[in-house]
Amino acid sequence: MKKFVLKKEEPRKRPEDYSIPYADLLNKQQLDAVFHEKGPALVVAGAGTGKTRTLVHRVARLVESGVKPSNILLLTFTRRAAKEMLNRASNILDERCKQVQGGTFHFYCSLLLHRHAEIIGYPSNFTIIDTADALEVIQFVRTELKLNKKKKRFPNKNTLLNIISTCINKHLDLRVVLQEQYPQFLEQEEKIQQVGLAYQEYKEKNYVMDFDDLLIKTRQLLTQHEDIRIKVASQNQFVMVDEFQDTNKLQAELTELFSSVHGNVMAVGDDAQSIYSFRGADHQNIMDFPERFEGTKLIKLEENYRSTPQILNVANNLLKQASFKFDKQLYSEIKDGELPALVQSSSEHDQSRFITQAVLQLREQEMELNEMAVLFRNGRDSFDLEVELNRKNIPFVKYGGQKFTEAAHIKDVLAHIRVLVNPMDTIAWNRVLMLLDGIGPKTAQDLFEWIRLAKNPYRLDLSDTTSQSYIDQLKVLSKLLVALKENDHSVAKVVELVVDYYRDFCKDRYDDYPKRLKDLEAFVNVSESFTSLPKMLEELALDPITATAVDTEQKTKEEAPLILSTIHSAKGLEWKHVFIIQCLDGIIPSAYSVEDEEQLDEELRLLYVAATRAKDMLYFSYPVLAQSAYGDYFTQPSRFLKDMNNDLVEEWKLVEEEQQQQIEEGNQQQLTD
DNA sequence: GCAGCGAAAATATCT
DNA sequence: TTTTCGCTGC
Repeated sequence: MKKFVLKKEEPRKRPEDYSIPYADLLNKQQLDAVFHEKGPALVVAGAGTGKTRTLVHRVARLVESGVKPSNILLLTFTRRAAKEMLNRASNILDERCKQVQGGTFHFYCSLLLHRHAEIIGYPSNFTIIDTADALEVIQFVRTELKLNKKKKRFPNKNTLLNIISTCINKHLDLRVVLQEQYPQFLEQEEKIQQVGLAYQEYKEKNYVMDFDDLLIKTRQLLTQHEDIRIKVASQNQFVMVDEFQDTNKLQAELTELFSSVHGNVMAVGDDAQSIYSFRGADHQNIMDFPERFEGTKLIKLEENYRSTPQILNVANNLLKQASFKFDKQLYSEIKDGELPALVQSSSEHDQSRFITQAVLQLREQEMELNEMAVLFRNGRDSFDLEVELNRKNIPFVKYGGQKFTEAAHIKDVLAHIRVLVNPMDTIAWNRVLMLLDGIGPKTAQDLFEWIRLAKNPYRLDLSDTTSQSYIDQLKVLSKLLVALKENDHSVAKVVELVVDYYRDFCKDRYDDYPKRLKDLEAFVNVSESFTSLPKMLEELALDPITATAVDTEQKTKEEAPLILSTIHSAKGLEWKHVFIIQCLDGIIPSAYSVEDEEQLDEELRLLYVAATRAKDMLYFSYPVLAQSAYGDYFTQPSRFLKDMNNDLVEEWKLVEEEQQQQIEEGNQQQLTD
């Protein structure tokens, strides 16, 4: 026999060993991060310093070096971000990069939980409930528990859910949360605890999970089942977490668990951009990372490649105003641009006219609409602008704000789908049943008890036991559900049939039904892109469509649309021209955060994040007078803009055409005189 | 137990 | 302005 000696395979370690010219594409620090091999690393990256670029190239490099894509886990803040990064990675390398596991913590946890559901006592078809559903459940247990009708004020469902969720996400005891945030309810601690437990029990009994459960049950799964932890963590040879400043304590723990076999974990973040503390995010996670992961290599990205020095000056000025100081100065080698504009308008509507016309002007100068963005603090801050944009036929997409799936009529339709997927989902059944005349909370509850025990939960054949007024309606409902269950329709067909059934209810219940019916048609269209009903429910829960996205879809095919976004949803993105509207004191900073130094700082960072999205030009815009939802008036520009002098920003004045003509005529007059 | 009416309250950012 | 609570008549 002849021997053929195979040479030892040289691991690729240096940029020269690769087909992609990493060394030409990246700076020294970025290269360090991309070529970081084993062990934990923390990349502290200021705004615009090429954080995404670094992650994208690291994914490409790992794949190119022979790591199986499925052994890489990339956790990002939104699913959109993960998709974009993996797309970019496959553009520089190849399609393999799309096989990388990517998504939000919630998404990845959902994946693991569906895979191992039975171990924690759930069926694999469990439903994920959104905040509105969660509130309904809270309301239900709240009324159930209200045995002694003492006249003491008891927190309402919103507050209760907030308290419960804060305990979980910040990993705190109920008492601590109450002491810090709701001292007025300290006396009720016991009852609040009861609500919390009843809520938990309700969810478990009905096989549903809320967003927090996805995280907490995953931790439970991995800490209580050593074998599964090892299996999961073995697969994750390389773990990367983006936007680490906006992870909470629980997510930091999960990061540790996910990477607990190989220990190759890279976190990327910027403490100056932490804007999610309301959700339990703790930018201390960044500071604590080296302690949590021993032997952490620290890499700092400091040079900004995005914005002009003028924009960075403004950003640096903002950061300087923080009461908790940052040791941070952004700088860039980009050539000078215009001074950021400070635009005062006389009314919100004039502000909208300004934005619309400025956008049109830029478009005439050959700038694509999607290279510009309008950012704002609250979803509703763009309502007036949206009307104006529609009038002028400017296509736009809006990120953030009211979700399409949160609208009552869409939830009604979705509830029917949910009972088809998970017949134990009481919340959905309640919604479905209470649409019928004569069925209220109590009857719905009784009916569900019957459904729970029924052989076929969709065959609502109660004619021999009841002679109620709703019996005929129940038959119609039952016929629909049985038919949908028995036939193997496409997702869109199912949605269409449910919508057909629901249309009359919609007309009865809502005065503005024409608009809602249009939404329903749009929903049928949207549903075509889903492969199965469970998948659709999961996707819609974890990545809900924004309200305007649906009806703008048509228009956007012709021209890339203008971007409208809440500042929170603009995280990590960039545009040539950025307009920040409604820069009013009381809006940003929000009137509810001015009392608290920490919260005020977060509002400041929010404006910082908004400002650093701009590459070429930045506009701060505010109307002189703005009315809030019920009565209050905001009349002052944001306090954060107050001490920006003329070196930093340029004040723009809006002048009406007629006025301008008069001025010009006046000048003419003077000349001829 | 349901539905409808009038009075009273009311935080927003997102997975 | 919109949502939520509590009361009343059926």
